[in-house]
Amino acid sequence: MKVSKAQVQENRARIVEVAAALFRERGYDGVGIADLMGAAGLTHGGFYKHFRSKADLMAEAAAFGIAHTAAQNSALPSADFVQRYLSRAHRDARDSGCTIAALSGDAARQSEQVKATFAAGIEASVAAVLSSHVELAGEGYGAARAAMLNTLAHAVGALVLSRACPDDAALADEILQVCRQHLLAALPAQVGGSEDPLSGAGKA
Amino acid sequence: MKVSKAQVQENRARIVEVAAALFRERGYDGVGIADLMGAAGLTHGGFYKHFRSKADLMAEAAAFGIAHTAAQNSALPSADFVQRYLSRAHRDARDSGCTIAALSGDAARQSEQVKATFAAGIEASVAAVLSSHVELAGEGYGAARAAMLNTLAHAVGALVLSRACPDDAALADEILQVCRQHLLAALPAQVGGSEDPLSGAGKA
DNA sequence: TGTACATCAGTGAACGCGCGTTCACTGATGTAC
DNA sequence: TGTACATCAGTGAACGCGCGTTCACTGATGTAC
Repeated sequence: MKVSKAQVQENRARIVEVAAALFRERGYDGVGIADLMGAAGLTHGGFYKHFRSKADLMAEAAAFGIAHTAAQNSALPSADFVQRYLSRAHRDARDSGCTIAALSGDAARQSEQVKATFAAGIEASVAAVLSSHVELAGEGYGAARAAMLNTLAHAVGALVLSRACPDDAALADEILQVCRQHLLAALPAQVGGSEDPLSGAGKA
Repeated sequence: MKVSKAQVQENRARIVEVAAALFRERGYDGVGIADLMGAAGLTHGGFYKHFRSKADLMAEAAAFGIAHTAAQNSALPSADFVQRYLSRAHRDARDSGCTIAALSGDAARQSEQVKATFAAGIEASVAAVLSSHVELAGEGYGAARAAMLNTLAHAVGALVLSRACPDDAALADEILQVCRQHLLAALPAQVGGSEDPLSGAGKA
């Protein structure tokens, strides 16, 4: 049966949204077309009315997930961000958590298009922060950008390592804890972009 | 045809070795039994004379790869380690590089057995360093251990992010560079563990 | 506004393929005498 | 040391299954008059 234009648009959006969550949870190869469409309340046959291939959807779902993620990461340099990003809740909620942390491993083996999306997501996370700090012009920019990339790498690494541990391992929590502490302690200096704790940086 | 005991042992070892490399390069789902056995110079049928399932081999190959990796990571706190770990060469040689960085994303979706192997690999990387620093007893231990975990998370995160970027992206190199610089600068303080007044995390 | 018809998202059966796994068979190794 | 035989790693065909993808069909939507 035909379906209204609004319904079509809504269905397509739901597929992408569901895919973004499922891919994060189970990885690209862990999700089948039938799984996906079923989770979106449809049957598998209609998939190709919306997308040319599963790989195409992966690219789109990655972009969707990263757009959400990058928005969350805009608060990157704040204590709030560190607390939330390196929390047990975030680690255990792969499907709704940071796309970069959940799928970077997979992305390395995906198309250049997907990789480009990830790179753009990293840039977006960094740029969103820097652009809100008008004082970080000229020389300060390079140092602040470097600090952002370091914080992101550190946080992503902590999450990835913690997730690779058994569910009941104390090590999984320990990794989150020590990295949380380290990043929180380093925060003021990093936002300023040098070892000197400059002025208490404004709100992100 | 039957084969000598020595040959059997050698063949089995070669399968594990080849699997450790192929899994790192293409991921668990990216490598088939036929691929694997072919790369080891055998045919696929004989696989089950050595292993009960592909998942079993994954666990063994992960242990093999991590044993090698952890040995390399024993030099973790040195400048040499940082230079090598965060080099383009290491990033581009997934099949022979750090198993933890290459497969942590996959490990998060594998069996508890595989995850336990990864956790043990992380512990081994940290413990190898700490045990060689006799002065790090008592209070110093907790801080040094936390510093080790931080360095490992930071380095792994940098490698993972760099690999998720397109091949020709300047960002991929930039991530390695800024993290290399950050870790090298922080090195002396981290080995001593005296900079950050971290409360020692509970031992697992 | 009402009627006739073309459109096309959605359905579910079917296709081809490659995967992990099984199996009957082979023949050199290793052992018993 | 030589001979007869059991063992079992390795081979390659075959199996069952699930995957991504295709296709003929459906029927409500949207449009033309």
